[in-house]
Amino acid sequence: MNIKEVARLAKVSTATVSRTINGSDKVTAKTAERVRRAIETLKFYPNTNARALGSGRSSLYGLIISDITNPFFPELVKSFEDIAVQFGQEVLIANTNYDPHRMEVCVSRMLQRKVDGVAIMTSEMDERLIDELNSRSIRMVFLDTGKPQKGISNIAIDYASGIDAAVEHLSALGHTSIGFICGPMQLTSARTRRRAFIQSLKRKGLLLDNQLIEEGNHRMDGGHEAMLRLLGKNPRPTAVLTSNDMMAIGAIGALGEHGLKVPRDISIIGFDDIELGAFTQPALTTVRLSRPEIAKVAFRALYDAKDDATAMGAEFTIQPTLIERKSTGPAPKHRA
Amino acid sequence: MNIKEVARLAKVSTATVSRTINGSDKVTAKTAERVRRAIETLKFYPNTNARALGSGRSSLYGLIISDITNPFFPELVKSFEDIAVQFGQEVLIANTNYDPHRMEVCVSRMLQRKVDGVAIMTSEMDERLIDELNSRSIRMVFLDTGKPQKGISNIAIDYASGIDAAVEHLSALGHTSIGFICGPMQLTSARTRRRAFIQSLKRKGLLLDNQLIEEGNHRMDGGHEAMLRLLGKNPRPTAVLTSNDMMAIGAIGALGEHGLKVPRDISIIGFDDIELGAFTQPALTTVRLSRPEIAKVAFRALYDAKDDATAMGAEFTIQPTLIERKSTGPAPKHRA
DNA sequence: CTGTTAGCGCCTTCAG
DNA sequence: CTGAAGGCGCTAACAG
Repeated sequence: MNIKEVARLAKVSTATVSRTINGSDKVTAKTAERVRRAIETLKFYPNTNARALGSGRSSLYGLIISDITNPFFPELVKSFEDIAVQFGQEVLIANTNYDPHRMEVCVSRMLQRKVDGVAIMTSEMDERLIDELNSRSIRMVFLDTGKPQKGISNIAIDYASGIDAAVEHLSALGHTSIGFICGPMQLTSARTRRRAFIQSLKRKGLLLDNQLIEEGNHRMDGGHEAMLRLLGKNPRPTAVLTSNDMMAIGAIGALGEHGLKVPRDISIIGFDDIELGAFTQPALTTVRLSRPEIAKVAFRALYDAKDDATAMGAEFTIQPTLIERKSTGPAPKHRA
Repeated sequence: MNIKEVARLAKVSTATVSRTINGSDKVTAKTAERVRRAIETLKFYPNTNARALGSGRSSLYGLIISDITNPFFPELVKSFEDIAVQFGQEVLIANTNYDPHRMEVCVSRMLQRKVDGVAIMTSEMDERLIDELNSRSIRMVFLDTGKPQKGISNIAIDYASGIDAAVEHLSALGHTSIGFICGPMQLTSARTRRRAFIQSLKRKGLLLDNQLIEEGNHRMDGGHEAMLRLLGKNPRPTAVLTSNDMMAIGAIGALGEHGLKVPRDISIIGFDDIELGAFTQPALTTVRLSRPEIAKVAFRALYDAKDDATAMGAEFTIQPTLIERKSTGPAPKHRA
């Protein structure tokens, strides 16, 4: 089953079939209709591989993420796909599993499939692999990594503004002793969030107590343990910001075990706004880093520049926003 | 950059390059080595589209799921990919979003990309689409849907045994009044789980109180509300099974709001064993439906039969297993 | 507006 | 064991 059989049935040339499939406007409505009917009755599906080979365009966009089981990513993947579909493009997803070697494999797959562009949503990226992509004129877009260059765009997250909003919120509730559970310090994004927190305290004229910054692993258990350590401090913070929601959820669990009520005894604010956060007990106040927005910007960064792959990349900025739910409240009057 | 340039550099024909790329054993080790070096220095990546077109095999396997943001799926996707990679195959993921129309789109993508087989892990499937696939000799494997046929395998979940284990566990703890929060009744799998629960009670000689079966939506909020309804019943159950973990988590939240302790006042058992369950407060006792196992069986069902696509499909059975954590305990002596 | 005809890059007989 | 050459299904000039 191929274009030729369709052509025969519709009594036109293969070129005309190709044209109507691709929505060319230089086909009479009548001929096009005939072709479409032939396609219908033959249940013909154009061969993507042949299309890509013939045209040079794959209509495929790569999306490289760290780990699909990390709750941050599924929504990103879904949104990216939705947008791609809207534009008639397809998505090739690849996981690095946080492993530099696998990143190599991922890039290799992108190269072999001749993607038209690739969104690299992991925090680290090998310079050599970038060159590999670059030398084949494949546009890239990164998430919060590096500066725009020829063919490379970047999506910057304005962590400062998001964390400022969180600190402001706590400050307005009367909190002055605010702790922070940061992510693993080898992650650029974790370092950035931590820095944003410190600077935010300064800006608000709040006391920075280095004791109240604990490191976690961006997972629930890490948040749990970090919170336990924080509870041992004296004075203990009345509110805690975390570098991501998973740790916030873990922290709330730790508090529960110690008979502490959130937000009565301690307020908690997460970061990311994963879906789960709306359903925890209490619902998590958090700083939303909108995945749909990131996905949309990433795709457009690639797609809109598809015709001049070597054009200068742009820098886009995403503003996180505070989502007030139930895990924050007035600072307790008396210390436990 | 193509096979021709590699051939020129290595001073062989394109056929020889093709052969060494494909690991044919009829190439001298020395020639192969020379070719590989040429590939290396040229940084040549074979064009997948051309390969598929030329060979007729795409080395691509489709994986159709309902929704990547449903926590059941990411691990399945990951495992499926891992296995595929081990066998040098690639995976094309498609989401239906629970929408029959999107299922059509998904199948269409599979057809256009000429997948070598497709794992359909959604609960419902259109007969017509199956024929579409079947008529093109594309092997399929379903999850707990229908019977094996020519070219179609099925992975059956032994719900009965999993739920039996859960009921047995509760029974041994002294529970006699056991409630059930079932999934949306339009889902086949939800109906099956419900039926398994009812039959399990019978087998154990436990009382079946229809009042104690409430319907949820397989999400946290549904579990939350169903549990609230269950709390209004008299007598109230001392233990509750849920059709999936998300609802169990929601149920635990509802209990917390009412000042009830799990498992002191009520025991809860989930189903699926999503990663999250290990981190809830308390950690969730659940019936594990191993996604890695499902993924492995699904892939093998497709891959092992790749050479005779019309061979009869097989039926595979997956045994769920009870994972005892902290959300179950002895039945309370006194009723609240 | 429609048909003709080269490729696209690789695989795969078929010879040698 | 290696090379030559046709073909996979479609697209994209180029004619007409």
